Amino acid sequence: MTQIQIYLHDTLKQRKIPFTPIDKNNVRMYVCGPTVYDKAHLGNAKTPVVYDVLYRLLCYVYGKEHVTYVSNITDVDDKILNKHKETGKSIHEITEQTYNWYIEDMAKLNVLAPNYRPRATEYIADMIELVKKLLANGHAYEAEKQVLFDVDSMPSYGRLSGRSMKEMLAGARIEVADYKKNPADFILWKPSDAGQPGWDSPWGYGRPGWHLECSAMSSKLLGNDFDIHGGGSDLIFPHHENELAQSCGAFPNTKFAHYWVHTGMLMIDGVKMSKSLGNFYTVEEVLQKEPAEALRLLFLTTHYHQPFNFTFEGLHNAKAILDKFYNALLKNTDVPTVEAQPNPKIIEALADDLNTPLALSYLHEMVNTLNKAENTQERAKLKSELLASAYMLGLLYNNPEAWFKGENNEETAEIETLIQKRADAKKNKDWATADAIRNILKERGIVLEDSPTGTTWKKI
RNA sequence: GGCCGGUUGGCAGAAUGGCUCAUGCAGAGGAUUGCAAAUCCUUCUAUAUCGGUUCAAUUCCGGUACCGGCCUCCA
Repeated sequence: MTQIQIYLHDTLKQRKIPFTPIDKNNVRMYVCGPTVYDKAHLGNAKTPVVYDVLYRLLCYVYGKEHVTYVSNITDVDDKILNKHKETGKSIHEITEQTYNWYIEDMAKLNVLAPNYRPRATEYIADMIELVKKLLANGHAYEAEKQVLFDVDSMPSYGRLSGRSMKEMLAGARIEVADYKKNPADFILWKPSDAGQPGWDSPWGYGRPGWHLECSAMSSKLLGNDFDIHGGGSDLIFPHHENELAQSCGAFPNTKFAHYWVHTGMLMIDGVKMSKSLGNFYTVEEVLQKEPAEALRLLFLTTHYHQPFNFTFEGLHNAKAILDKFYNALLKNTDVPTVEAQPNPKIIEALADDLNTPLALSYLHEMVNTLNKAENTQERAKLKSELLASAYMLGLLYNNPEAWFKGENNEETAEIETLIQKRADAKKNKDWATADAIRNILKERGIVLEDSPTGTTWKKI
């Protein structure tokens, strides 16, 4: 089989380029995960869904056993510390609970587990080593019990975010600490007070700066050079810029990530999601309205690189699309699945910088074709291809019957009884009773569908 | 203020130097149905604006307007 050529938009080169892995037998991707201090919001969910599709594509093209996907968990951070001060809960309790919520959300959204979900606190020793290397290589200095990265020692600093030192100074809104050689210098290690999380280090009891963990963990798990580094576009500066500087400083003659991929920000009704605007939604809240798969589909209807505008109308629309897809599957429940490959057009669309909207349009085509198919053999083929294709997007993972009926057995029994009563009425051409039952159920959000073989029902 | 990205039909959202600008939702009409639902068929509506390059631009280049992001913690 000829290798499929993947194209990705690289932030460093600022254009779409062909993707060539360092080692096609071990394609390596690192994606910045959440800081575990609160329930995941919609933005926290969108990014992993996007990289999940990329992961699925990489696995398809290079083979699952030839892909290593790392997504970190930041469990040491001042936001966690603040949460601890606010709530009185222990740091451990906060991070464990938030981590578990996150994993649950990811599972609901059908995000495949990465090969590694490393936690920052498990790699402190590696971070300390990294700081030592940076000091030894002349890229860092100590000041006021802190260790700082010396950006002037790295002439290429600023190239990822496409900004020069001068620009950064012009735009700086923060007060510059006077112990910094350059205002852009950032913290590698800082001291902790007795009650704060900390570790012993050559620079005293303290904790790492935010950016350090990703440099340390990617190096440890993927090597100093690896293929793809991803995250939200808000991380380009300063986070990724700083990671890049640290890693290249610590490991001279390496490139760190060879491809930088960033996802567009999520907005709510056209404006940035923020707590102060009152348009802040957690994944949990949104999933009370519609199933997780609808949210997943919705995320994929916009190209990942574009800003994504979330609306509840859009979410509802996504649910309606899935209803259509599951309708097609429901009608073919008795049709066996056969060995099938995903639609090549969908692979092609995804390989072209993850064009999920185009891929979804082909999914629609396939569903339409399936709905029109006559014989069972043809249907089996089409259904199987549809499922294989949907898998690439992580969609259609629910049972079609459960999708429409839910799992409430008591309710199911009650509905079935009413349907039987209505069937009797229909037999006697008692249309008034038949319609009355239809209306009773309709008010409860249950739609009846008559067919030559009997009546089925759905929740809408 | 600096840097970056965007502006396609009622809405969502792809693609493309030229032939009818995909797909979905919504709308209209029809088939089917006891009624309905689902499905199928047909169908209306768009490339922000002003210039330039070109035989030809929505697509390339430049200006303008508007929107968003980043410059500070952020997926």
